[in-house]
Amino acid sequence: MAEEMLDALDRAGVRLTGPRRKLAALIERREGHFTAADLLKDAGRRRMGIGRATVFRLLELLSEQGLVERIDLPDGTHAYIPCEPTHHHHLVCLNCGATTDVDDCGIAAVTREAARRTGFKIEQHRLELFGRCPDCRSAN
Amino acid sequence: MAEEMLDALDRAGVRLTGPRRKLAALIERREGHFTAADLLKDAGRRRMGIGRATVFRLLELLSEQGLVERIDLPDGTHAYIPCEPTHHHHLVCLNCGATTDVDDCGIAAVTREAARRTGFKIEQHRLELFGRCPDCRSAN
DNA sequence: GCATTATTGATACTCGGTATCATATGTGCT
DNA sequence: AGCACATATGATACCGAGTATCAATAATGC
Repeated sequence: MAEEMLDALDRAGVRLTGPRRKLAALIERREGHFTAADLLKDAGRRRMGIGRATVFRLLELLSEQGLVERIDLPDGTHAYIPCEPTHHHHLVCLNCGATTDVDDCGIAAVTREAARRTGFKIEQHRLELFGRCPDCRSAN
Repeated sequence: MAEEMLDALDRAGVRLTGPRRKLAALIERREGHFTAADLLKDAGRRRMGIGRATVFRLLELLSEQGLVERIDLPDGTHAYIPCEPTHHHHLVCLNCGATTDVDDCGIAAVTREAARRTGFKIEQHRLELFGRCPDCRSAN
């Protein structure tokens, strides 16, 4: 997956620098969602000497390429999650933070209906689902 | 609508203070979504001498009562919108900022389907729709 | 290998939001 | 109407996420 990110960066025409490689590897090791601060801490713990700004810059790049997405947790904070660069939605476990992608499973009908009722022309939507993943359900 | 807010605050058992009344009136005058900074500016322009913290505190209260909701705009910033205290979703005009509420128009089916596919137990969801309101569509 | 240009990390900054705390003000009681 | 007392207030300082700046560094094309 780190490979995937690096490929995408390459395709985007940016340089494959040391810090970017290292950060991609760190993101790969993470499970579920993480914050910029988490990544920075990971890097710090390994004495990688990676600057704050660099982390945010990479996250922005990856986000432009659709390899990472910024989501808003129910508590109002936001986090990043690695994902496929196609349109989809996220399912986030409120207990362990695990995330899964879900592709369009009927939203189109919903937006069409909302458009019909309100007269709006709907151009974008955001759907986030929160709950308990299978592991946390049974673990409990 | 300011009345509605004040009633709700009363019901919540908090005091109906001057600043709260004034802010409720300011919120009433706003159309579409607004930020805490907008409100603060409104208050400042009228020399109301209302503190920053008070604005945030009221927004939090109203939000607990469901009379205002914090949403995440596509550009990543967030805004507040006044709304009914029932479960619903928002439709936000990307041009003028107008908002409309839309009640559940088929999401239940979507979450059920997502749950079935992933094994998650879905407990919350957030759906935000963005587009152009009727006025902005025709004005353009 | 070298020149060029993108990228980096340090630092300072902005902005939304929160904590603190002495002062002011609603509210319930009489 | 007046009082006591808890709650709310505004000033200020603070916090954390993210951005701007800029001189120093490193990846790429030749």
